[in-house]
Parts: sequence; structure tokens; C-alpha cells
Amino acid sequence: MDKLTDELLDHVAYRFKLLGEPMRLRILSCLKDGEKCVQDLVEETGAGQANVSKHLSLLMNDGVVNRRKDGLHVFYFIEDETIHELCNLVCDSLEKSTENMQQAFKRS
Amino acid sequence: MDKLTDELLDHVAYRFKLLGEPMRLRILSCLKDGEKCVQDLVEETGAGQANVSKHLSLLMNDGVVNRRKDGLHVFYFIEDETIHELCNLVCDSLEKSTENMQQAFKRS
DNA sequence: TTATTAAATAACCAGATAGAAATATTATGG
DNA sequence: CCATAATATTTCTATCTGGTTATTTAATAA
Repeated sequence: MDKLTDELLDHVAYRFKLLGEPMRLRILSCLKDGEKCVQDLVEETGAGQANVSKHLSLLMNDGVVNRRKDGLHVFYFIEDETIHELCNLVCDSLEKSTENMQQAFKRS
Repeated sequence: MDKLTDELLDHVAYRFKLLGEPMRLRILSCLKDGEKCVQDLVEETGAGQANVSKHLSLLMNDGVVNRRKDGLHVFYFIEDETIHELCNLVCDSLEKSTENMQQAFKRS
């Protein structure tokens, strides 16, 4: 985070914002183990088709995911693998702070 | 990102959402080198005082920052150091994809 | 006590956006 | 060509939220 230009900072914020919607994170979680077509994602997430498409479109435009067309189906996959690292970092951090909360609760 | 419960996933998303606002990221960037009082942050970011306070409050409640009171001043500092890692990861990733874009542009 | 300063909170508004429904596009098969 | 299935796009609406202004709270000093 050295010498963040305003432009880069805005882009970083936007990337975080993309990851900051539960449904988008759910979609990315579904893509963790490999490509999925839109239908699969609709079923797995329980979201509407238009909704899933829109989220995927946003993720595509920012280079988070990419796609491969095959007949009527469009298979989406994670393009930027750092997503997993990001999620893991946050998960670990949250779990740690939850532990601390519990510890503090025990002590009180 | 293994076995994300819905609850954890929502919390992870919320953490990302917190980082997904340019002004909050700017505030965190200001705190990178150490604690700052609210006034300092107001001056450095150019945002309104109420605004900075509100952002800090959100960041506090989720454990991203913490504070130390000293007389009239309240000094905020980063509590969850993984923030830096997260930002660096995103920065590197974005820079990389920008390079790729430029490469592709040269080839075309 | 009163005045002053720093920070937090409350109330409001305007812009953004997730979701739903309808429509359009694209690809396949008959 | 037409029908169908998968996906994308458009439109609309309800909700959320960042920013501003005004007010309140808290701490210090006179």
C-alpha cells in the first residue's frame, strides 16, 4: 500500500466493493473448484438468472472471472486467483478475532 | 475459502464492503504509518469531520481499527494488520492485469 | 460555572444498486 | 424458416448508504 495514486486507490476500492456483496462472494465460492455455467450458479446460489448474469458481468468487466462459450452454455471461471488468497486472509482474520472475543468473554 | 458457512461468508463480504469505499480506504491508508487523531484524518483526506467519524465508527465496530483517547483527542490506529496484506494483494493483482492489458495493446 | 475544542451522533437528502420481471440476444435442432 | 433453451440486457422499484448540516457529548481551560 505504498504511494497509492488516487486512481489506483479507487480501483482497489472498487475491487473490494465487488467482493463486498454476499451473492457475488457466493458465486465466486461456487467457482472455487472449477468452471460452472450460469444455470449451475443459479441453482447453487438460489438467485435469479438475471441477477446471476448481472453479477457475473460486473466480475467479468473487472477481470475477476472470465468465460468460455460452448454452445448454448457459457462457462465462467475465476481469472484472478488472488481472490482465494484474499478470502482466506479475511476468514483467518475474522476467525482469530472471534476467538479473541470468546477468550475475552471467558475472562469476564 | 473452504466450507464457508453462510454466516461467515456474510461477514467476509461485509469486511470487503468496508474496504470497498474509497474514502475508507483513504483513511486506512493515512493510518498506515501509525495512529492519527480525527482532525488529522479530516485534513489529510479532505472529508468532513462527521463523515470521517462515521467511517471510523464502522471500521471500529468490525475490528479493523481501534482507538486511544487522550484528552480532547481520539487517536485511531489499525487493529487488524491483515488490511495491508489485502491491499497489497489487490494492488499487485491490478498492476499485473494492467501490464497484461498494455502488452495486449502493443501486440494489437 | 462558562467557553472552547474535539469527536460522536442524529436527521436528512441524493445517488447508487441488488433484485425481480419482462424483453432481447444467441445458439441449437427440427 | 420456426421453436426452444441459455444467457444477456433493459427497466423498474425498494432499499441502502455516503455526504452534509445541525446537534450533542466529552474534556479541558479560564
